[in-house]
Amino acid sequence: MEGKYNKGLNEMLVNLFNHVMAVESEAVITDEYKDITNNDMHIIEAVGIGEPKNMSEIAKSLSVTVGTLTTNMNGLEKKGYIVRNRSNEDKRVVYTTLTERGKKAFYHHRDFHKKMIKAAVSDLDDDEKRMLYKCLVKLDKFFTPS
Amino acid sequence: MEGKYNKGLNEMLVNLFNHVMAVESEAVITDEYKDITNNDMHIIEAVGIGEPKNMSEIAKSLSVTVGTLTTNMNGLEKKGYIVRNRSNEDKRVVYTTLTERGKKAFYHHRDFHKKMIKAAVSDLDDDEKRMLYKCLVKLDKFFTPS
DNA sequence: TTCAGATACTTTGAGAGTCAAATTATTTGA
DNA sequence: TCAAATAATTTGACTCTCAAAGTATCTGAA
Repeated sequence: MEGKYNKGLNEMLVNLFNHVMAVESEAVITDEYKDITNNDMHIIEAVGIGEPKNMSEIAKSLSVTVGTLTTNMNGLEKKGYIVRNRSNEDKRVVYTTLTERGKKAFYHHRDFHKKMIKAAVSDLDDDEKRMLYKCLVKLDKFFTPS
Repeated sequence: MEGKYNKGLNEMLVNLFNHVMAVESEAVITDEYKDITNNDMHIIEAVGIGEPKNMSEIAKSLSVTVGTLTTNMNGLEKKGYIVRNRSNEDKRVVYTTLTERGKKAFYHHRDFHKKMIKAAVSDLDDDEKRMLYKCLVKLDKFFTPS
């Protein structure tokens, strides 16, 4: 029955999209982190805790211009969540890393996400989880800009 | 193996979320509708084509304050996408409905969504579609404010 | 080697979206 | 009846965004 789930999926996605941001803003920005916005938190997430990334890479992963990211970073730097370092090999390049405060916020955010996903998939068995994962890989391929 | 897929799922969902937003912004605002923003389009979607809704109801469904919605509606009214009518039963209440132009935009947006979903799930088999649907129902329950 | 063009980032200016708080109009209920 | 509650609007301030202009640095062809 092709199309049987399309309408349901459509509605479901619209609902999800309308609610996710609101829930996340509320849950992630607690008293401890009320000097930063939900947007700031997503930037912190994009900076991450692995290898330092430069401005262009981070901007691309967030789908914003580098100019926009610069102004965002100015705020986060002033508030002590990130530090900037110019590359030695190429002095045009700026690497951004999280401060201790930034890392704490990163983990706080990641924990929320983990709990959220855990709750969402809590009554799926392993086979179902595997299938969902496969599904999402396919969907992601469809939506990822080439 | 509890947790095995949580990290992958988490990343996948975050990626999906970001990419879908980006795809949608680009695709929905065509030449014909370049006088309105993606945000405007979501408001038009929330106004809908069914029974007229008042400002409070629409604001709630969009998770914004009524004040914010008022300013959004001012713009959409000026551009001819919606009309406002005060209720006869309670003159404090304002009902908003789409004009013909607004309805055209509504259908344009809905068609895009349908095509997007159809394409996205096109290489999922029926089991996978069922599973995805089931998971989205759970996610939706998790996110929908009670 | 040199310097014009490319590249990486920052700054600036303007517009859109948001909220909280103050305001207006209307309704409700003690 | 009228004080309090309710629905919507207006206002002022802030954040996020982009495009375009500016700064510093690097690259490669002459």
